[in-house]
Amino acid sequence: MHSSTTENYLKHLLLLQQQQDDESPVSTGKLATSLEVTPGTATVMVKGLAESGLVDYESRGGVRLTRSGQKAALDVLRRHRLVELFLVRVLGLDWSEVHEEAEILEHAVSEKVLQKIDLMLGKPAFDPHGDPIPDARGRLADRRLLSLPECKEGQRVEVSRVDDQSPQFLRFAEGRGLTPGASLTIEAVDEVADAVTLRGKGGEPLVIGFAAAKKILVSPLSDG
Amino acid sequence: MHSSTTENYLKHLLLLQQQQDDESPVSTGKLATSLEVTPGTATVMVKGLAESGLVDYESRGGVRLTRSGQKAALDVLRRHRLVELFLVRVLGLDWSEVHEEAEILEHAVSEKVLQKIDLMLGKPAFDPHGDPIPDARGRLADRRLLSLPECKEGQRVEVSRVDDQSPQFLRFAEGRGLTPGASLTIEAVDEVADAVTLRGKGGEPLVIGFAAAKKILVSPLSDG
DNA sequence: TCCGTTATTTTGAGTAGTCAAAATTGATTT
DNA sequence: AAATCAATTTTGACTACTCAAAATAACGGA
Repeated sequence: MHSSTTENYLKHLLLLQQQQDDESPVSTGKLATSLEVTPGTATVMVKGLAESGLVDYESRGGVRLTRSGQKAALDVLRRHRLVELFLVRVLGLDWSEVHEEAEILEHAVSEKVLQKIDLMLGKPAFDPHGDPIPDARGRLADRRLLSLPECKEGQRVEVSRVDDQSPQFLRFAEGRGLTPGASLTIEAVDEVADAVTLRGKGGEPLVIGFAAAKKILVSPLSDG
Repeated sequence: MHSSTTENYLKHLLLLQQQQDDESPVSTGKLATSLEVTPGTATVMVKGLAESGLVDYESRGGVRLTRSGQKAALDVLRRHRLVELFLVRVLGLDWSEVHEEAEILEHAVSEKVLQKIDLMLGKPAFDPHGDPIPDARGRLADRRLLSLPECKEGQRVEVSRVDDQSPQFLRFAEGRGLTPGASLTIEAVDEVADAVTLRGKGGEPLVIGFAAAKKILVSPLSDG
């Protein structure tokens, strides 16, 4: 069994890799920032992970998960996201607060408990924020999603994923009806104004900046 | 927030105190045994707990929880036992396996999550083994229970608590119908044979040794 | 090519928790 | 009172993780 610390290093590494092209190595500096430790700490730890065969690492060459490291990382991610969904669906916590809870619980739930949760939720493929949940074998459902600024004006879309774990942003999104499952019409995408205008079910138009709009990922709706 | 280690020291201390008269101090040696650490380790740690005001300690005089230590310990115990009940009732784990799970989860569940669990279970007073769950303010329901060897022959009783957390014993008890809520008639209590004979609902008599019988705690049934 | 900037690594030190083994204490026996 | 024994405490060392600060490497520009 890996320590919580090790699990966190692997998880952050996986997310950073996915954020990049998933192919090129992650710099120890990026990793350190992501984990909120000093660069030196990350370097030292990464050497240990390499010793354990969880990552490939060459001095000043960045870090990459090995196959075994990736497997372990996917397992942590699976625990994190299943726990999030469980907290929302079964315990009724708000989606804006479950990320923090899951940060701790992900290191504490056993395989046995996780299986019960998985079954109870019907082997779900996505967590409350629309992030994909790795299945028991570590496979991720993949969807080609558009971010709002990528949409065409007039397009009808459904919110599929909200890519920001901060409670503030999640509460904002919820307040505006921008939660997974909601349908929207893109009224305008204005590069110059740095803004996207939407219309939801309710009818009242909503204008949000590009930075926020980029975090809302949607699937096109076969307009009907 | 206390570390998992500290929480474990406090919890074991509380249980050892309850096991004794609850008044006299616990020796560092007993504590060490209970926690499965070496005596020296326990001594060092206890000094730290005393520094933090969680225990009273004098060299070679044993340890006792202060009021604040006791509060913290009861909180850990509450988390442990609520989690146990939750795992049995909501996730459907077997009562023989929840103790181990709770040993880890008790350090990971937040107050927020705990409150949801507490509510969902209806603010229960006892865990799956019949152990009392401290309420939110740390108060324990107290019941005067008899152990099987203390019962009179012919007495009708109800199993209220099974005082052994080992999966083996719990599976044995479950297999014999000796779970909280079951009613029994005491057929014989034989000091010399070191055995107690019972008859359950089913009718077939059951003989168990004193050591095992002491772990089964019962309430007398107003015979009707 | 040399210089300066920036990222990265190394080093020394600190905290929390642990063990093994030696030293101490207190109690018991003689 | 002295010797012995068991429990307890002290000590030195180790692991895992962390930071601060110094050393090193890499890269781009003059």
